[in-house]
Amino acid sequence: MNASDYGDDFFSQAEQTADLLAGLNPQQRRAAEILDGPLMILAGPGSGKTRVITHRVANMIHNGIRADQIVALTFTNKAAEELKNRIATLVPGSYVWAGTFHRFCSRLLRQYAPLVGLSENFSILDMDDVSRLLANAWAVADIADEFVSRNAVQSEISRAKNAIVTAEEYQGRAGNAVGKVTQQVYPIYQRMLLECNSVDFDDLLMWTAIILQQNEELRQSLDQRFAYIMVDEYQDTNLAQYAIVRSLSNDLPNLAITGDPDQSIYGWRGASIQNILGFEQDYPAVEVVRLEQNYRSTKAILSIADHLISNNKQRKAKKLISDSDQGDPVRSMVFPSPQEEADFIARDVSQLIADGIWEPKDIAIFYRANWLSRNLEHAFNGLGIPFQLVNGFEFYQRKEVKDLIAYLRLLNNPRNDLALERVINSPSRKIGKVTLDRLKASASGKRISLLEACRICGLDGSLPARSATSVARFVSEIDRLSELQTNSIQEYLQSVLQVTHYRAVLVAEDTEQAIERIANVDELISAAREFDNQHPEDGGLQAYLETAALVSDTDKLVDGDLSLKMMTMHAAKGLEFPCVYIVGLEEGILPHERSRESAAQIEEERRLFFVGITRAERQLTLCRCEGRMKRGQFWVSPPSSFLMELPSDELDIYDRKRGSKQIADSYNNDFSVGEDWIDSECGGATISIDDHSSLSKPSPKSSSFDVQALDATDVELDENQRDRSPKNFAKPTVPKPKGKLGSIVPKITTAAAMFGIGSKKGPAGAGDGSSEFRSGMMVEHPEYGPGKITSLSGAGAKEMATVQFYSVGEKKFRVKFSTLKPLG
DNA sequence: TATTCGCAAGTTTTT
DNA sequence: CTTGCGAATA
Repeated sequence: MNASDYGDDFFSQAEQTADLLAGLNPQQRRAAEILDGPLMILAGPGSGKTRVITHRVANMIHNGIRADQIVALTFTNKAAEELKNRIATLVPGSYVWAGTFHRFCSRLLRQYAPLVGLSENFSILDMDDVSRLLANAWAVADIADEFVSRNAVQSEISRAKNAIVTAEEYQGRAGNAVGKVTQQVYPIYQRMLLECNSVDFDDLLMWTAIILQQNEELRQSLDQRFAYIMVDEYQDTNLAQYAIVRSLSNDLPNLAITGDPDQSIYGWRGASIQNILGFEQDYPAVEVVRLEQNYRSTKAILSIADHLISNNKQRKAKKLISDSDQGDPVRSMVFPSPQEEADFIARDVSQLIADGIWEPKDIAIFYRANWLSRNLEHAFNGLGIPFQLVNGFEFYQRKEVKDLIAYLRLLNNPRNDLALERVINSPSRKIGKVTLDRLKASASGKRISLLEACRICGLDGSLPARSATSVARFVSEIDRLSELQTNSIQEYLQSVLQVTHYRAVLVAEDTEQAIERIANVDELISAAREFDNQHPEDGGLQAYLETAALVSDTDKLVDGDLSLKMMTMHAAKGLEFPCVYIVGLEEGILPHERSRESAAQIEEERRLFFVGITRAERQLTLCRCEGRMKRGQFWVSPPSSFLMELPSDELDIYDRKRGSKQIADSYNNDFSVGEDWIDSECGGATISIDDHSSLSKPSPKSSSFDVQALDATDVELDENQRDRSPKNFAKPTVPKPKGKLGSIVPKITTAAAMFGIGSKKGPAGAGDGSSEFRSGMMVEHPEYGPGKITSLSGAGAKEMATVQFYSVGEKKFRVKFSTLKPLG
């Protein structure tokens, strides 16, 4: 049914629709008008995708489609919340189900759990439980291979499940050690999961897909029931999700997907970019709408993004069009160490805030991995800038929070042995490893749950009397708690605290840590109260536990939170901020060390960077360090190869002058960079600062300023700032290289070595003459710094290399006589 | 037999 | 720099 089906109320309907869609551009409008049949919306970053989806849903409802026939599957709960709210604003009183795939599957699976051997009160294990259970399975399987890591097997199992390969079906590839071990462990692990009536994250998808595959009648009825399905971020769906969506959109193929292949960043989790690239083959009748108009970023930012992503081969060419102004050029900065990087950003940010340019909430900092936030936290704390870390598990990862939730899980699902294991001795009941092992042995011998084993341990002599008494006390506490009849989570938690004396024990401890834990317990309780308020009817233990299990980082972002945000680029997907900093743009971090194996992985890293860049609305600063501490030592980091793919003439480059005598000498001596800075007067050092223009015509004449170490932009931005923040005068926290650093980092003789890359061979061309260069290779030039070989031609003495430099753009060299060095 | 202390090893991204 | 495991001690 759509607007062209003239009904009695045609006029009013048409008017309403016109009204509703009035604010959309032609493409957006078209997408919102197609209600039936398969639809693919290719939406570039900032193209108003959410706006289109919400208006489309509103349009559906205006056209008489029942809200309960519509399902919107999103990637995060936050995205789902936003959809729901905005739809509710457009169509007051409507209720459209929106949620993550995992939540949707969890809901379905609860209804049909017996079909796969579960009961409806199954638990969803967190990552911690999963690795403990896997360790158990590992022990049972008695794995002898010490070269295969548990992590490798864990992700192999995960990959199998994402591809709907069950434990029975799984076959490791011949000659693959991980596969071989997985084949042994996976079935045991899976059996254990069933025994404790639990699923892991991947099971939610896999079981749902299997149920739909194996029960045609059920599939048909669900296909009818969910007549209209929308999938957001389709480029990040994996095979299991794909199978689920297809099963539910077969008889009624009213399936709308939105996505952007350039933002596919979950390949490592089994997402298949093929799902979106092949959508047109799946549904030949598909209507394709492209949203290419960007409403978010300045031209300067978009151009950077565009240059970067055009280096990917596996993509559908797409332009980002913008009507916005040019905006400030994107800054590219380099710092000696992460401490200085963080210091600079903290001061830069406080300046922006002091000048009233941005508020803290307008600013975000992105990085590749969570640990990269440490120095930033430090620096921000030092300047008293409010920030929020958006790595959301953190709270649920805390021991006390996990303990309390584990109690609830055990109450909800008495067969959850992992939850029992977690709580049986916290607070301490003097039940240790030996006792627990005996209980486990008893349980597996009798094929009963751990709780049952606990219950009978006093009778069957499986434990000495003293331990049995402790265990009996534990059982009676659990029994008392299970008698509780309430829907209020707050009440549940408080009962747990009371019956187990959990809080009393903490209070008695009276240490700083205990006080913090009590605070966390209180926070959990107020969160529970909040949950109780929001779910007066449909709540209950199970709903709460499900929520607790399926929260994600970004879900914790509250509208109206005024602090600055720090998060990974993965977490940043779907968000936008006026002012963005991306840190740690170094080879090995972005692209990540472990992505270097394949071109496909490198492309995914590039897309990740693309996602990061395109979050920025007005200002973007790209930062990297020349080195960082690793396992107690200072390691030099080369710049990310991605930086060299950006148009240097469009960037504002703040860089240490290459080839500057002083700097080069200090490198040459003993790699005593840190010493140099620390020893200089008031922590200062001689750094030369060059903007791009002087960099591009390198002259030996150095334009040095005596400025504080790393404080490159003080000169540029604000001379007074140093006076305002006393911290600036503190010694820079450059790690002081200790002892025999020189023996670890090779003697520095070339610019390549400056970046810490081994210079085992002599200068290129002076050696054996055979070329060690290949196209695409990272290289280093003493004068121009790092670069990337874009092409090679000729051979022998005539071999020419074209190199794209980060600093000065493209240069050509006779390979044989050049001073180019391989990098990496 | 539980707890505590010390040493060693290991660090992507997330539902 | 943190977590996890193993040995020593109470």
